[in-house]
Formats: sequence, C-alpha cells, structure tokens
Amino acid sequence: MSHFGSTVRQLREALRANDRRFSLRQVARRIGVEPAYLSKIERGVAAPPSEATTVRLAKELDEDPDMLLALAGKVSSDLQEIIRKRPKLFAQLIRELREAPDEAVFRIVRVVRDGDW
Amino acid sequence: MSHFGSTVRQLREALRANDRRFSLRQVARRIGVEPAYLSKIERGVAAPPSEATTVRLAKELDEDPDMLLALAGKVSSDLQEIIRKRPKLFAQLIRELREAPDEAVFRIVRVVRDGDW
DNA sequence: AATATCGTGTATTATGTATGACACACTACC
DNA sequence: GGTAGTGTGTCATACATAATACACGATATT
Repeated sequence: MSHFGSTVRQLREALRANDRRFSLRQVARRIGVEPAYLSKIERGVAAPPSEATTVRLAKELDEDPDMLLALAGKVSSDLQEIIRKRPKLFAQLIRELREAPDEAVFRIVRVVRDGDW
Repeated sequence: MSHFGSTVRQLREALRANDRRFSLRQVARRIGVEPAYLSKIERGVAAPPSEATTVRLAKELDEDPDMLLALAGKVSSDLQEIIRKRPKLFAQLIRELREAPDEAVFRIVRVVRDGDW
C-alpha cells in the first residue's frame, strides 16, 4: 500500500554508498532485529514494525521518526497521548486544519512558539 | 487504569433512569455485541472494544465519540489520517500545544474557523 | 405463579501483530 | 580458494485484540 519498505531501503542504500556499515545485516543488528525480518520489511513482505522499532530505525537512518511512522500508518504515541488528554479540543483543531495550507499551519506553530498571544 | 467501563455504565444508567430501553442487554443488541461482552467491558473485565464499536456505543449513549475513544486509550482513525498526511507539520503543532491552556487552543480554532487563510 | 428480562461467569475462538531461528546461495576480500 | 559478510526463503512462535456462545441465578412484569 504505502512504500514504507522501499523508502527504508532507499534511505539505507543511500547511506551505504558512503559507508559500508549500512548493510542490511549491520543495520538490523544495531536496531536489534533479525536480518531476515528487516529484509522482509524492506521488501514489503512483512508489515512495518512496531513503533519502538520504527523509531530506532529512523534514528539509525537519520530520518524524522514522525515521517517514518506516518509511512508505517501510525501516529507517535506521545502525540496520541497529548490528544487524549483533551480529545474534544484537539479533535476540533485538527479537523479544522485538515485542508489548511502548510503555510497557514506553520504560521500558527510560529505564533505559538514565539508565544505572543 | 482509565475508567472507560465505569463511565459507560454511568452514562447508560443515567439514560436508563428515564428510559428502560437502556438496559445492558438492549444497548448491547442495538450496537451489535453480545450482552456478556458489554457487561465485561462496563466492569473493566474486558478491555475497551474496537474503535468502530466504541463509536457506535458513544452515539447510542449520546456522548462525544472522541471523548469515549480517549478513555479507551485511542485516537480516532480519521484524526490519525489527517496527521499522517503531514506528519512533521502536525507533530510540531501538537507538541507545541501540549501545555497551552484550553482557551489558547480554542482561540486558534476560532481564528482558523472564521479566518481568511 | 408463570414468564420475560436482567446481568454475569466460564470457556472458547478467530485474526492480527511482531517477531526469532535456521538454512541457503551469492559476493567480496586476503 | 577459503573465509567472512551479504540478502533472503521457510517455518514457527508468543502475545494481543476483539469478540461469540451458552448457561445460570436474580429480578421484574403480568
């Protein structure tokens, strides 16, 4: 469905071009899974791994964890927790922003970050 | 952990006070699950049900689905989908708003809803 | 009193999730 | 040309999720 596996493979191969420590086997070893499993994941034979494993993989490949989690069809559990604490409020906000252009959302982020409200 | 079951029971009993159609059995029947299962859920013997069942239950009890889903430890899949489409953007926004007061978040909702973006 | 309805206990099941173990063939290196 | 490293195929497993089926005793209704 979504190209989680192929994206991972692509990222890993790119790193590997400059550093032979990024073989499938060595990466698998560093993130703590069996090579056969990572192989299946990269080829889409196995579904994307758990959140924890996906995050370790993202860090290993120097990629944004939220990005990789999204490709895996997941949303980081810390974000979910924030939403669950005020479900009505955040549900409304997020649905309201569904179609808002990137720039508009980012403008809000900036306003909130700089904190002059 | 969280009182999903007891909340459901409380909501149902409240409705039942004025309408005997809100017995556990009849509610279970209307939302399409076995009475024994709903019984276990209300007592916390079984974990909260699936998202679909939780939403049917919320509607039956005239409660906000996002609220009940939150008590069930879940986040509505339609919200997750919105986030997954622009993970970095929404992740940043939500984390930025983690500690923001309700009123501040709601002000943003209002601006977005009414605003010219 | 008979009947219907109620909530619950126990046992069971189907499906999905997240992986590990081991063997094999290919390639690269010294 | 052996040794080490590589990716992959097959099989198995442990655990969680999401429920159903049936029986039973208590309560309410007519």
